[in-house]
Amino acid sequence: MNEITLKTIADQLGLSISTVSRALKNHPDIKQATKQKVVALAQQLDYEPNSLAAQLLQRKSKTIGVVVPKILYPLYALAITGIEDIITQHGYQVVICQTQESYAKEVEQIKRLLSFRVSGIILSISAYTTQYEHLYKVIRKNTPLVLFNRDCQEVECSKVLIDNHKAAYEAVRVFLELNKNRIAYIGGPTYLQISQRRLYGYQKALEDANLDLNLDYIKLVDFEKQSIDEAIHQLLALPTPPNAILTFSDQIAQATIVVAKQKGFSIPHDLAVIGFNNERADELMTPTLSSIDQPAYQMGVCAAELILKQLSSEQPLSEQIILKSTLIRRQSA
Amino acid sequence: MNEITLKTIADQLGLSISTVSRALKNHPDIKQATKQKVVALAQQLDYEPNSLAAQLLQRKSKTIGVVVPKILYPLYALAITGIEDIITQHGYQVVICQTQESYAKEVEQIKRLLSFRVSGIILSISAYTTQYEHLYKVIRKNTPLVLFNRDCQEVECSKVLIDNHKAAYEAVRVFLELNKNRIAYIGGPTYLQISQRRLYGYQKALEDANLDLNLDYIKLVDFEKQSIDEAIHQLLALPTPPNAILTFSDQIAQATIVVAKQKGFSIPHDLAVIGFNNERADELMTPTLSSIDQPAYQMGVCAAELILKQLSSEQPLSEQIILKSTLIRRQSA
DNA sequence: AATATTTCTGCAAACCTTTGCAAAAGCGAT
DNA sequence: ATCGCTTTTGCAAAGGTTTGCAGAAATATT
Repeated sequence: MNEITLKTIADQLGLSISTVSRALKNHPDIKQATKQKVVALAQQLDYEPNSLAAQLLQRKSKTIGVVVPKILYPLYALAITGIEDIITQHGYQVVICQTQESYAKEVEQIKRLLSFRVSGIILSISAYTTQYEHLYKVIRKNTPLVLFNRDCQEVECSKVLIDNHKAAYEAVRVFLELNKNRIAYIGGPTYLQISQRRLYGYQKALEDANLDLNLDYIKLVDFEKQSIDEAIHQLLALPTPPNAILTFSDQIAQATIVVAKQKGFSIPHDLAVIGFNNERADELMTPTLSSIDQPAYQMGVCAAELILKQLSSEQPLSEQIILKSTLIRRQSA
Repeated sequence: MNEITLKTIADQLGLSISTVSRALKNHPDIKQATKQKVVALAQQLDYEPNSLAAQLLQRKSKTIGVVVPKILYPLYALAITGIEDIITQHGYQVVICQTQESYAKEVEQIKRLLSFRVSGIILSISAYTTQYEHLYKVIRKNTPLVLFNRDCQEVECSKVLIDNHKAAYEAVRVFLELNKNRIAYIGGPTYLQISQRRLYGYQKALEDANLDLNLDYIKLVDFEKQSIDEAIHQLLALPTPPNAILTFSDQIAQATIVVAKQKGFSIPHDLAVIGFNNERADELMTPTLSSIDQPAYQMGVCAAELILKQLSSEQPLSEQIILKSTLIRRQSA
């Protein structure tokens, strides 16, 4: 079976390709009768326009590439929905890519999007991305770029972020109000700048409360289960274990609660816990988990709006939107 | 800034376009010295091949479209990862699309993939899809199609499914072993065939145990929170409420447990619960939730393999793979 | 030095669509 | 019939790449 093209239709009706093209696009120049004939035959033949050809000709694809670490993380799944809702309203399409937190895959996906000549790229960098040449390239090619959720100061472009410093600061404040004085932090990889930012917020809050920084109370983990468990065990096995823990993610916070309960800690009495992300499971656990809610959908919406703004502007913009997170207090703190 | 093309490089080096093309592809016909010059300049200019043009010419895109209801559902996020792992190993790319359970969006996404001339489509239909013309069109166009997770008997193509009938049957058997005799089922929309299949499994198990079918104990819901809560309340408010509930998803099961606990039911003593999907939250709840684990990643792997098989075969195949689910027993049953 | 052989490069067509411009067709008025 | 006008259609170029084949250049053979 051969590909059905405009030519197939044109030949069969004794028309020219251009007439058929215009007829299908409902161009006013074409006679009604002709249009009807063309449309009818197109339908009968299952004609589907070849957008590769169209996009090649128009040198733009009306497509926005979205690159995230893992769609399995609800934050990204929600953000993508926000992006899609806005983007499609404006006649663009979305291509979703995941990097599985791999730098190599990130480079590859970006390359692929560029070679598809997408109109713009919305990206949340992988945890292991420490070189940015692939992003500089995007910018050099004048392809609009918006970073979201995970910051990267080395790259100048529009960004949508959460007030991570403040969020961590406030979480520590909550612990202090509960008279917790041995506050620990389990953070993500150091080269992840939002992890740093939360760490600073944590440190600042301690400092402002005139508490000494205890380095034993700071653990940095990657996102593997093993590394998380190790950190939790180390903390809880300290001669003077913490009586409050702020964690980089709910996943870590949940694991912390499970382990702490096993070890006989009473929560929040012996140990208070606050996580990040406000996942659905937080409400279901016993005790329920306090967590910092990040406006994931809204982040997607903003990122999409920034990309659209940039698409309709001539010079490159680099606007920054900082969204507010909300500490949801539940039983664990 | 103009687009950098092969011509840009060719002109600058005094070569022809074809030589440059071959040089970049490391074609053996091209002299080493030439290759080096070309590659160097390409790099310097940030040349990125235009895959629209390449794919147009070769009439195939080496791309597989994947369409799922929502990537927010962990089952789909995991399945997609399985698909990607296999597909990319074979030099193909994946385009992810979600339909948000909307029939209209499903039609649109399929159309978009066809117009992109993807090599194949892997699909899990939306809960509200009851017409299949868009899928017949895919088949008519000889585009390989694989359905997964959600069946659709009206469409003949390769499929990867779970043994839903058996899974539900076995869950009811567990209830029976616990001497539960008032077993309810909260299912998904009727037009979702896997929901039907689970219902039949449930009914068959009751029948085989010589228990009468009580229609009050069967509720069908859509996936909205409101409809789920309504069903749960109705069941628990019955004069003789059930003492065991099988639900279509863990989300429903979790909500059931929360409500039941509020109403003073002791679980599993007064009410046993089994859900579907084995989500991460199941282990964190109190009581922990028994659930039927579906091999999501494996489903993706199989779907990918079926698509690849079909891509390398001439005639259309319609192979069916039924994967085994596993009932994970926890406290709730 | 001329021929045969190998190595390397270029021409041109093809993929399918869109669109400016020219040309044809239709038609009413003279 | 002829002109002028409007309506409708077709021509051809452009977009960037790949690839079979022919041709040029370089090298080897006589």
